[in-house]
Amino acid sequence: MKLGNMSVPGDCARISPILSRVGDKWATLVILVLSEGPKRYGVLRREIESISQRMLTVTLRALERDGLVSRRVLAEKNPPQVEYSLTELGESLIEPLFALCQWSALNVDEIERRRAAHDARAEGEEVG
Amino acid sequence: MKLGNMSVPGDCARISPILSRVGDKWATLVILVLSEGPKRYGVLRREIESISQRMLTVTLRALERDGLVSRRVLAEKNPPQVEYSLTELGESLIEPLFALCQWSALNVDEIERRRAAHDARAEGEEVG
DNA sequence: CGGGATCCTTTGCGATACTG
DNA sequence: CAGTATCGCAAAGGATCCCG
Repeated sequence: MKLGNMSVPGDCARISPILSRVGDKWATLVILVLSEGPKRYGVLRREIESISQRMLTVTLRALERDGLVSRRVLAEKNPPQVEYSLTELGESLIEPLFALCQWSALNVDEIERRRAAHDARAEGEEVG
Repeated sequence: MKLGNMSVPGDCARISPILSRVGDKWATLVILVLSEGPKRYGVLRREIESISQRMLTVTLRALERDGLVSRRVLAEKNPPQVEYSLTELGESLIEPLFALCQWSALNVDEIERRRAAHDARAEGEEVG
């Protein structure tokens, strides 16, 4: 495999930490939701129903640290308002991320079928 | 966001488990390495240096279960030989996965710079 | 060689409570 | 509203030993 001047497995040590970030379930979801535009903390929390407030904060901090997301304080005092948005770097990620999501959306049924079939087969072998 | 007839966050509950699989660090690396062609267990282990034999086995089983990888026993007896390869479904994944890797390869330096800058700033605030 | 089984440490993450 | 801090369980994953 060639990735520019990189190769797998040669430099997979270098890109795998980035893939960990990009591949992180919560980070992915946050980026996807923010691809619709800037959103406030509470909105993010409500739109990603399954996320806990702890993980949302942790994820946002990590994404901010990597320069993928930026944080703006709209109102310092009560009620405080904080808005999150994608940076340019973050926006450059949404295209390849969308591609992956589209693949997922397209193949989720197929994968679930295969999984069920595989499990059924395995159970049959147990008995026989 | 629109993904065919899906939307985030509406159906993110359905695609996020798939993203978990696809985004999984080990699974991703295995698929990338297998994109070069069928490989035997030991070869995979050597090419993905950082992986433990336990995680390689676990990952291969999971990918096989989802129908992304197929397992062929070449020689039953000693020494046993087992070959792993991508299924068609698995191969259909490498294009979007490559795109993501290329993004990673392209932006790993930038991200590391931003991370370092962010950490330096945070340390300065601690003191000041 | 290609694993399976077991142990044990580390990490992820939810729940809860508190704050400006 | 937008977090921070702490606790504690459950899952991830490395190390090691064993086997056909």
